[in-house]
Amino acid sequence: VSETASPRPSSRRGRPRTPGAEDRLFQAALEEYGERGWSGFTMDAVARRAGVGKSTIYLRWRDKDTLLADAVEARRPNAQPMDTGTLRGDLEQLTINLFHFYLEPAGWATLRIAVDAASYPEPLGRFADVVADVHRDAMAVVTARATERGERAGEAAFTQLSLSLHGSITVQVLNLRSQHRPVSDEEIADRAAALVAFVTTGLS
Amino acid sequence: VSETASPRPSSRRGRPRTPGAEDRLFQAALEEYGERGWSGFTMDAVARRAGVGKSTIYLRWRDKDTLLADAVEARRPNAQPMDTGTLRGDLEQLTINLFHFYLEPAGWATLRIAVDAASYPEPLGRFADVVADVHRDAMAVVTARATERGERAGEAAFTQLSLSLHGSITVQVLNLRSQHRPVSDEEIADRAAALVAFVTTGLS
Amino acid sequence: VSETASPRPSSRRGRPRTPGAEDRLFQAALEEYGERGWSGFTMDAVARRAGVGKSTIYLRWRDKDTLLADAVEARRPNAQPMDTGTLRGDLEQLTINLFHFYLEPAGWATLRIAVDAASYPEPLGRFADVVADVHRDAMAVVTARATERGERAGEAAFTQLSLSLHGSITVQVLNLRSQHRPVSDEEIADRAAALVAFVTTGLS
Amino acid sequence: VSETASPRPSSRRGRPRTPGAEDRLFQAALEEYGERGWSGFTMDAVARRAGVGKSTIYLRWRDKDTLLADAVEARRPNAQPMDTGTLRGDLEQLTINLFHFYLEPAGWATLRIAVDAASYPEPLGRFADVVADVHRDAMAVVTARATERGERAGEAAFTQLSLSLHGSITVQVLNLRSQHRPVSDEEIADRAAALVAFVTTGLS
DNA sequence: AATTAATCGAGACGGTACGTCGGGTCTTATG
DNA sequence: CATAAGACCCGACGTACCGTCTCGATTAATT
Repeated sequence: VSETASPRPSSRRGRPRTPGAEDRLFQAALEEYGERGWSGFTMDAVARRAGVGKSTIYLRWRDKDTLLADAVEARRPNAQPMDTGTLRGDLEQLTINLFHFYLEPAGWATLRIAVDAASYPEPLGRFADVVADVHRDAMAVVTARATERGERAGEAAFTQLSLSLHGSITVQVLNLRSQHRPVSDEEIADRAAALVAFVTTGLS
Repeated sequence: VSETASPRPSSRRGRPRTPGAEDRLFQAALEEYGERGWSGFTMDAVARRAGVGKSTIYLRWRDKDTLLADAVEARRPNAQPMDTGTLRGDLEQLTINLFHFYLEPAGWATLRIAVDAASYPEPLGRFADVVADVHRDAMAVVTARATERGERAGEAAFTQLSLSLHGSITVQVLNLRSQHRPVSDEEIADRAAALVAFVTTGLS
Repeated sequence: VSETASPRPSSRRGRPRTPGAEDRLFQAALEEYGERGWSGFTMDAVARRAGVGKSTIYLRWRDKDTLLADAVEARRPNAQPMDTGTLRGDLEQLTINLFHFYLEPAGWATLRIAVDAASYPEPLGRFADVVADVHRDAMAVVTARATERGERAGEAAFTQLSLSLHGSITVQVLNLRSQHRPVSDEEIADRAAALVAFVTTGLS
Repeated sequence: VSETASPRPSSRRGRPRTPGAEDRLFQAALEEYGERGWSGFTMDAVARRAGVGKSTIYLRWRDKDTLLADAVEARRPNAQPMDTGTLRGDLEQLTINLFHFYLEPAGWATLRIAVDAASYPEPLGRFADVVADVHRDAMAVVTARATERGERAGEAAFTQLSLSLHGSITVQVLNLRSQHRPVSDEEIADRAAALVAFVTTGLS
């Protein structure tokens, strides 16, 4: 997953690779995946949409899965939530970011691929972790800030917090997706607030 | 999703459908899916494994996805957790049940299909809800028991509890799956205990 | 070919066969064959067109070929040409009859089937002879009349006459068919006259 | 019918079609047809025998019939009969050629396809004329030679001659085919002699 | 009148081939 | 060299038909 598309070492001879191609292909791949789903996701369509020959794709990626994996990886947000001054504020911000990410094509594709990939053997299978990584990275920042401020909690608690937060968002996105209706920013903010309120206080 | 394979309402004419066929096909479909994954899941193989002609399958299901969806639906557990006497005990039981379900082939297939299906239009898309329904049904029972006992909490809180519980399990299963290692009953019990402890108390 | 549809010996118990069915099936078979050709000729279509269940067909005929063979055999004309008083007149009459037969659906189907059947092994293959038999029978009558009148010719000559007459008609029908245009009675009469004139005088 | 398999006009980009493929496919098609007959003639078998993917066939031909039609067309003989010095000799030669052609797989297939094609709409239907064309071309040469030599006859007479010759051969081949027995060169020569003797002299 | 035996319609069944489509490879002509 | 174009082999797709089978519903001839 951490592979880049161009492991070619250094040779400088011949026609250089078309600069924009990789980006256009990532974009095309994610759009196709988002619109048609896995079973409707074809290399021919990606090539056509990106205005590129099929062989160009196969010069850079081994196969369909690898292209899709890298496309998702490239769009992975390094979603550092703004420092709002409080743990709760940071968590809400992080939750909103994650909601937005998963509701966009690239983020949604990430989720689907992660689920698919989990059935495959190494090394493709490790791709499932991307989804976790995206979240873990953001959480790490938030947790560090909280610790600095003295808003302390056990490490185990933070792990559970992370899982519940991420999981609840995932499940909610799944529900929203299946309803095929647009979701407003307000609704997202409301859901984020309710979720963070719950995970910070528990059932009490 | 709640469709059965045979929407033909009343007509009694003609040779009746072979009784065992549907079950054998569900079994074969889930086995194939579990062993070979989505990309290795072929109708010919399912037909062969079930000892059935391909046309028999297509007389009952529109296409591959629909067969798979119904196969999963048919294996959907009505996981009523035992009454342990306390809300916390019931939740742990429910969590353990859900962990087991998702880690088995049929449950795992359910999850994958739900995610896939969320990208498709109605009515197939509604299949994503099966996953939610399985959980909701179980939660309803637990919630009712708690209310009877007087262990009260707001409805909104129960909703959040349900989402976090379900979500956290989902995310953990995803992680476990991607590690391709066997998971012991003890580990599941531990994870369930930690999870329930967290969602009932929050960060505090 | 000389088989009838019902080789069932004598038993008289049970529901008797629906009387009209056989005729309707012959009709339907020839119409289907004429319209769609061999590759488009299906038992389901024949059954539907005749308003009959498929099993009814298979109770009477072993398979598709046998049904078709019997259908053609049943429609075989016993085209005794009228006695016109002269050999030439009789031949023209016979030629006109044959033209009409081959240009109608049943006759055209006969021709097509004869050609198809010639590729198959015994006993179906013998069906190709039906086409020859139809002609031979008619010729026998005409020849006998001519001999009575004293219009004599060698037997070999009559054989050649028969072949050329029948062959020329066949080829002409093939040409006419491929032009997909209606053919008037006058045109048929003209063609018959020219043909008989030629075969009776030769190039001379 | 005069269509080649590759109506693609000019573009030179992309991998060129494998050169030998068309020939190998024609060969394979005719062999399969000859050995198994129409009902045993399958595209998969043709592809396998030609060492070619099925899609390669469908890139070049619309369907089974079209492939077979072109295969036959490609093997169509331009049977110019030798100049024997006399009209009668030329006609005998032509008749022998035609007998041989129709008794071989390719020629026999031509006949069958022509009959089938006559039921189809344009342009496939025009294929019925191939059979006529093969004959017409040869006849034209013979007729021209005869005219040069002064062996004159009216044009109408030549038309009738052509039809009778061709027709009689067709009918005889049909009979021979249905008997499934080998035919010696002597028998063909005898039949040709008798036929030509008849059509040149008539009943007299 | 009850029983028996066959036919009828409908349509599901196990197969096999169809013609289509997509994956990943290969081969050309053009940058 | 990389590229676009696109043909190639393979194998699964979903459809159509064959000839078989199993129903419930007739329809006589035989008890």
